[in-house]
Parts: sequence; C-alpha cells; structure tokens
Amino acid sequence: MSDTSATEIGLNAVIVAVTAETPRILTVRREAMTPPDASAVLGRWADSHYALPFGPFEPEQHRTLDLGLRSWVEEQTGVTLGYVEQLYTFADRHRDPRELAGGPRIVSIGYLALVHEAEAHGEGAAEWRTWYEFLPWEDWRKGRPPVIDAIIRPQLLHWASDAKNDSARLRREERVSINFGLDDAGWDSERVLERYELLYEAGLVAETERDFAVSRAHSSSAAAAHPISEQDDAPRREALEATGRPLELDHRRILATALGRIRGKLRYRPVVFELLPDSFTLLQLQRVVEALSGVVLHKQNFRRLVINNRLVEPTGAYDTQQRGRPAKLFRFRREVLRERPAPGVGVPALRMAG
Amino acid sequence: MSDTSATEIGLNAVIVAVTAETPRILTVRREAMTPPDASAVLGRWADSHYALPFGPFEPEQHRTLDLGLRSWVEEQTGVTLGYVEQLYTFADRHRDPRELAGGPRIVSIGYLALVHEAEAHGEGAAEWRTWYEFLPWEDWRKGRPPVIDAIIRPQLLHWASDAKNDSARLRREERVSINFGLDDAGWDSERVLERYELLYEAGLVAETERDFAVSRAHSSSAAAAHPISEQDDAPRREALEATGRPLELDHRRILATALGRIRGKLRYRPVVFELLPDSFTLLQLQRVVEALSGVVLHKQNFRRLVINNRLVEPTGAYDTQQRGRPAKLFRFRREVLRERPAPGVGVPALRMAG
DNA sequence: ACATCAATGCTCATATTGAGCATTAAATAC
DNA sequence: GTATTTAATGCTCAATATGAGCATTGATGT
Repeated sequence: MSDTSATEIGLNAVIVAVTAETPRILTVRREAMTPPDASAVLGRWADSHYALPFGPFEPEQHRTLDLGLRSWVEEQTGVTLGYVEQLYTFADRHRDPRELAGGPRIVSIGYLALVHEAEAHGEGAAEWRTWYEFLPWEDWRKGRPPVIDAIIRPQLLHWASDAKNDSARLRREERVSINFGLDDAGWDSERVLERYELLYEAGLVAETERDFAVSRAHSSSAAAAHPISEQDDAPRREALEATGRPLELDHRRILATALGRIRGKLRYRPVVFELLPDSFTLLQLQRVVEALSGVVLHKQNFRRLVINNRLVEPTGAYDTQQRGRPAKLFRFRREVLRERPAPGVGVPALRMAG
Repeated sequence: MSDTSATEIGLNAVIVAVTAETPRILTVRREAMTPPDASAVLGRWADSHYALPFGPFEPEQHRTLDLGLRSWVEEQTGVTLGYVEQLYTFADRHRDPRELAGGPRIVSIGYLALVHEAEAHGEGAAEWRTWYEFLPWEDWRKGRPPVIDAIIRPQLLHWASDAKNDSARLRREERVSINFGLDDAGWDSERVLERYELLYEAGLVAETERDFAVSRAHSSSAAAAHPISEQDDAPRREALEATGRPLELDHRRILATALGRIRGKLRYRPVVFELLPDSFTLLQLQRVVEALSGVVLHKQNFRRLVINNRLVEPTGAYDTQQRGRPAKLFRFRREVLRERPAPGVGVPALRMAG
C-alpha cells in the first residue's frame, strides 16, 4: 500500500437508555471546537456545545474496536456497556474543523450502545439528554409534529424550487416527498438519517450554518460549494431555532444513524429488552418501543403480538405500584432466539390515513 | 486526542453481479501474504490466494471514503461502480499477518457494490468467481446442502461437546442450533456472518488453521489462545476441504457480512434492480432474487408480490428468446420509492417443514 | 396435429394485521 | 360503602397477506 498521510481513528458512542417513556442519550460538554466566528451565526444555539462521548482508538492497547470503546466509555462516563453495535464509519473531508486548521484527517466510527434503565445515571461531565431534543421532527407519538408543517415543509419546498435546473428540482422534490411523506406517501420511521441529511443540505439545521462559517473562516474552496441559498432571511433563521439542538462536529448525523438503526432493528431482533429491567409489564415494554419508534401502538394488538410470538413469559408476579388493575409481570424469553429466525416487536408501517 | 501509533485505512469491496443465475464476486489474485510455513497446513487450498479488491484510503486525494473506493476500483479492475454501500469496519488485532511482522495496524472498511449483469467482465488481474464457492453451505436452492449434514453438523456438535465446562457447552450448542437450525428452528438466510464466525471459531474453515499457523510462526501470545481442539484428526482435515475456498486475511468474513446484508436488504429495499438490465422478465428477476437469497420461491406468488406492490411495470415489449410462451418485459418503477415506505421483494422466512 | 416449455390467470385455505367492544380488578373520590 | 377512574385483559370481526396448487395460454420443435 502507498504511504498515506496521518489519519486518526476516533470512536463515538450513542449510548441510549429509556426512562419515563423518554429515550435519552448520554452527552458530554466540550470546550468549543467551533471557532467563535462560526458561533456568531448560531443564535439560540451559539453556546450549545454538546457532543457524543468520544475517544481515540488506541491500537496499541485494544485488541478490537469494541473493546477500545468500552474501555474509554467506562473511564469517561462510568457507564459499563452491555449491548454494543457498530453503526457506520465517517471520514468526509471537513467533518472536523481542526482538520482545516492543519490537523490530521480523522476517521470516526460510530457505535450504538443500549443500557438498562436502572443504569441511567450521569457522572462527571456526562449528562443524559432527551433524544428528540436533537431530532424533534422524529417524535410522532402526539401526532404529526407541528414543526414539520410550520417550518420544515415550506422551507424544504422553497429549497427545492431553488434548484439550478428542472431535473435537479425534480430530484429535490422527490427526496423531500420520500423522506417527509408530503403527498400520499406514509412516514417511514426508519429514514432518520436521510431526513437529517436533507435538512442539512437545505441549510435548515444549525450545523449547516456553522460548517459554512468554519469553511469561510479558512477561506477554503469548500466555501464556493456552499449548497444553500445565500439569502439570510427571517424564515430560515426561524427554522434554525426550530429544528433542534445541534451537536458538535457531525455528531447529530451519527445520532440520526443510530435512531434509524435502532428503529429498523426493533422489527426483527429483540433488542428492546436490552433497555428494560429483567421483569416488566407489557405496557412498560410497549412504552419503550413507542419511545424509540416515535409512534403510538394499539395496545391490545401489541400484547397479542409479543405473546403470540412467545417473546415473553409471565414471571408469576404482579406490578401493584400503578393506578389501575395490577399488571402481570413478564420476562424476556431468551429461547426465542433459538426457535424463530427473526423475532422482533414489529412496528407496523405508519400509514397516512391513521 | 492522545497520540496513537500509525494506523492505515484500507478499503475492501465486495463487488457483486449475477449472471446465469449465479451470483459472482470480483476477486483479485495476490502474491502470498500468507507465509509459506502457514500455507503448508492448508492442503487443497495451499495455493489459493484470492482476495477481495482492496486499496488504501488516501485522505489527501479523496473527499469521502466512497469516492476513494470508486476511484481505485475503477483503476484496478476497470469496473465503474453504481450502487455502493458501506458494510462494516474491521480492526481486530492480528487480522493481518504483516502487522505481526511489525507493520502498522490496518483498519479496513468493507463495502458492498452491485453492478449490472452486462458489466460483468473481468480485466487485468480481476476475476469473477462464484459467490457460493466461498460459502457453500449458504446455497439452499437445490435443498439443504449436503455439506451441512455430512460435515458441518457433526463437527460443530463435536466442537460444542469439547467445551471446557457445562455452561460453555450449552452456549456453544445454542449458537450452533440458532445459526445452523439443527433442531426445530428454521434456516435464517440472513445469519451468514454468524455462521461463518462459528465455523471459524470451531476451526472448520481454512482461515483458522492459517491464522493459527501465522501466530505460531511469530510465537506470539495469540498462539496460546488458539480456540480449537488440538487434535489434527482426519475429519477436521476433511472439513477444511469441504467448507469452501478461503480468501486472504479476513476477506471471507467481509464476504459473509456482504451476503447477509444483501439478503436482509432485499426484503425492504428494491436493491435487486441494481443487478438487472433496464428491462427484464419476471423470471429473470425471480432468478436473481433466488440466487442471492439462496432459496427457491413459488413462481406465481412471486409475480403476485412484485406486481401487486407495483414494483415493476410492463414495457410493452416481449422476450422471444426463450423456450416457452414469450415473457412480458418489465422495468423497475422508480416511483415506488416515493409511494411506499419499505418496498422490497420479500423473501419469506424458510420454515423447516418445507 | 401434438408434445413440451414457460408465462400467466385464478382459487382457496390459512395466517397476520388493524380496530374496536366488553369485562375485570385494583385505586381513589364522594 | 358505593361510585368513579384507570388500566389490564379477553374476544370478535373485517381486511390483507401468504402459501399451495390447478388451469389456461402462446410460443417452439417434431
């Protein structure tokens, strides 16, 4: 192989827990990696410097990427990871402003980790924050999020109409329609990454502004390639406030990848149970699935599904803490893994009629 | 971030085409990376030095990983990639013998690429080879592959019984049962990677022998961690001959990842069409799906599925080349992407009763 | 004309899914 | 204590989707 310039491997973890029907991720606060001249444009988010927990991969010390990740997550946040899954490797140029400033190219590998509700405690600089604070258009549990019709839809259509020619406009319109389900199409809860990337390209999330400002500060050629319309109009500024809290670097993109992945995986692998205590009621189980998938499910049908598929079995005990009739407690039946090819708690595709 | 020792990023591509109902991948021949002392134990495969096309990621020249990949694949093999998808990033210590010999740690990112049948031509050192030559137990189109009952099943059970204590034995038996469907469980066509890794751990593929021999040659501590039983018995040697052709380094693992991924994706995204010409008959379409998923499908039901889901539309023309009644030619209806959340050609879970 | 090979059309039983009604068992309000 | 509220749980019914197979059609080859 030819000699290449220095690259470093960074590991980022999306560490998820669900408490009180709210999916949360572990974040850390970082001293601004965003230069001040870039911060200025961010308005409401100017002083928001949250990031995913991250650390370098140290080849000398760790036999595998997984082990490296577990090791520094435990050191940095005090959380011991159970279920861990690799998400994606990102290496786009300019994902990190320090690279523009002459640093090495950093390749970062994103991971998803699920921890039990009980372990959901912060420590040191780590802080649990609501997942949907970063991706507000993804939570449909209370119906179609208003931000979509009030802000995202009109702004995206405006962006589409702004394309340089007809074919580009059609492509943009198709992407908007596929991902935000604006005509007869349904809402595909798994296309989280595609939606975030669309908003990024259209300049409707704070990261677009920030990265553009960074590029400009270094007067690199990337400034010329700035994809969004130049007009710094009021509606766009309003959009930046409404499309959720940004994260440093490309961490919100990694977060979107993680949400999409976990939603897809729910269907065919019993991963929810990684987030629940050993024994739980069916409603607790349902709430966790709903929290992650972002939609509400029909209670009776949900019970029928998990029981008929023999994903759970009663422990014999009852939960008497809650309001109504005491709920039977269940535990996960690990044996299903052996019995059926692809057990999962199928979240049905949400149709528009709903 | 702390200073870490040198790492290099390598990109590996599983480039797939389907011709004559056979899925094929592009391979290259490499001068032996396996030291001669390791080759000696490989019997039938001693002189087999195939590898996936691979190249370094050059941060100076390429803006993204994708672009880097496309660039050297085109240079090296003359194939221009269309659909490309990142698979997984591997960085286990000792995946590369050159590292043991004092070279840098190499992190490799696996990619899956699908190309049209028509472009399936070799060039230079590149060569198209049948996918199932490397993973023979994965092709169930002619029924349960004999190698499973003749070799894999007994050898895996023997390996399980060899565990150091009862709980380890149970865990091994469970894994065997889940992945090779030995009791009432079905065959989950997507667990390709898990099956390969099981065979690797049990010492039933040539790579286990080779990697062990390599470790031994460097008398590293890894030799002590050799997972398989020491007995170099005739049945094991026979197994090594029967469990398919090895690839250099961990490329067969990457290949297994790719097959599992493509099988999973078939269900919910219309990726098959990337492998077909613009216009095709429904039988051609079915054959490609069968070739990839490794199972045979019910013809009438398959047609009903693709037509009812409006994945295809007739071109108006007919294929008169074949034997029987001329088949209507169809094309992919790109609009489905916009209309329905997760269109795919669902391969039903194969039940054991069959 | 007839046999053969596929393509295509159609039916039927079974399973899965989406929606809702009804009943039961506890806690809380009066 | 009795009524009201909150959930859990049991069941039904219609609409689809899936798995298997029978029947017919339209070419080619003898």
